[in-house]
Amino acid sequence: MKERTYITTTLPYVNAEPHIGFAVEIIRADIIARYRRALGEEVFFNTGTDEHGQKIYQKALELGLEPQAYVDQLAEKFKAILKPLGISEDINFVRTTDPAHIASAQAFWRTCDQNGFIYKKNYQTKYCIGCELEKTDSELVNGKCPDHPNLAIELRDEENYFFKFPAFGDKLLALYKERPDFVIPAERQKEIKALVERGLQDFSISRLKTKMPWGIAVPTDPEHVMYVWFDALVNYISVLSWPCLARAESEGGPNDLDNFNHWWLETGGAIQYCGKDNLRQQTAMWQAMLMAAGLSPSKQIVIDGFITSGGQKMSKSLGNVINPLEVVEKYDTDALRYFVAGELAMFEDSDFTWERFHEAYNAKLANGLGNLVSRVMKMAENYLAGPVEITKKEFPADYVKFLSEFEIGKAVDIVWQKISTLDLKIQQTQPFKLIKENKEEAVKIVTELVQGVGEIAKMLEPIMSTTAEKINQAIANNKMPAPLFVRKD
RNA sequence: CGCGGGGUAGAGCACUGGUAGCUCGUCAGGCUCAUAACCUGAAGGUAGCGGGUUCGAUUCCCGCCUCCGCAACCA
Repeated sequence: MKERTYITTTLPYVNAEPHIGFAVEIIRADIIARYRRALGEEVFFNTGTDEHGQKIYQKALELGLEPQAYVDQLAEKFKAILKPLGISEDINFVRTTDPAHIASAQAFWRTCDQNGFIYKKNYQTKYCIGCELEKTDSELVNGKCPDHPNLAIELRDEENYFFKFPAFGDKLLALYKERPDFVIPAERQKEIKALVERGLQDFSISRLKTKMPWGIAVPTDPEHVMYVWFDALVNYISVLSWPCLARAESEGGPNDLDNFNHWWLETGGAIQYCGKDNLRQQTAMWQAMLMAAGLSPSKQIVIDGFITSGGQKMSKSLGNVINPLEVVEKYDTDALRYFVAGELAMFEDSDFTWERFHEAYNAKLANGLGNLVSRVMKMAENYLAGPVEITKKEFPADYVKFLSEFEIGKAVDIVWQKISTLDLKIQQTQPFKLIKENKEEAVKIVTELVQGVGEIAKMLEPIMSTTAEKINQAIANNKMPAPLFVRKD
């Protein structure tokens, strides 16, 4: 049977334009998706947009738009960013406002409900009279609204549906124990394990429709809508058409269950990329939700760090926001992909600044990769009778090892080590001199160099597919290509 | 005592109980196939601070300082 991989990003919340963090996450996931495809695996790659909830509702009201009209606009913007980022064209794009997703989320609710893990209870919200808004604990400072420290916070009762999270504490711990690489990197698994060990609390999964109508209707109660991320997390299986309503016999063909079996049960679930702010939701809450519905857990959760700029969180007020599309415009898609793959820390916070980007571009892409391809292919064009056929078609073992551990940066290092090796080989063997004295030997060396460049192209396919293709073309035509990356000052 | 991560050359990072490494940047030399690219060499760090264990610690333990993120009904 052909190996299969289901990999997905977190669905970004569309209360703002696409930002660099999402670009980084989806590029990494895309590299893994392309890599697995290159290994000959069948790959299902998913992304989309998370479109419900209070923030979006408010944003739409502010803009004087219907929520649906607002999210339609944003979803288009998120779709439009895929191509400039070089994302696989066969990626699935789900919107949480898609009718199929809504039906699936409702079925998921019903299933959890029928299994006894959802109940209704009174819930006290904290309300600031000054702001005329509900406040979360994290918004309060010393139990007071920071904007109205002289006013007492009022407690208001509200009925909410809750999810019986503590019922799954032991099962979650068993899952972490059984699968030490369930959460990547391991420190994050330690972190969530400690959190679960400290004890869980039920969490609210609905909102009163009268207060916040922009959500998926709770199927058992018309007065409530689902709390946004309860619905959003279900996307990972709604895209597989769970709950897989069997097709009528008269319609023939496989029923929808096959899709879920094919991509969830038989693959061992999705590999889910997410930011570290999503640790709880994805590695604990979502897994508990799956258990509540009687489904098997995800395969792996890969936790990214945050992208900072100048050591600080990007924010409009600081003016340090880096727009991924601007990077692509000023440099290009593969330059951005290189930077994401090779220069940023995989699992920790790391800094994205124009200065760093510019230096890395010149040093690694223009001087390193681009220049090597030019010098080798120039000699090949001049000295060789015809194109070299690349014989090595496998990825190196350490490259494979690193990518299987999602260590994209280390895999990139292997490529650049290879570039250095070839540059050094040219210096040491000097085929450009040798050609005048010992043509046969020079031809042999240049052929080896082209082989080496071919291996580099192979390793670059998942990371920078356009560049890899340009190199392969140059080899096939035995011609020096136009500079792959023009040096910028 | 809430949880987690970090503090190592100008910058970004790595390894390690026993002369501290890599990439980028800087400086000098070499080469000329190549995108003033490439190769070689050099300068540059008392490894946040203090204490402990040890024959010996950057590496293990304790304390402190400091930076970052999280702190569950915000997504």
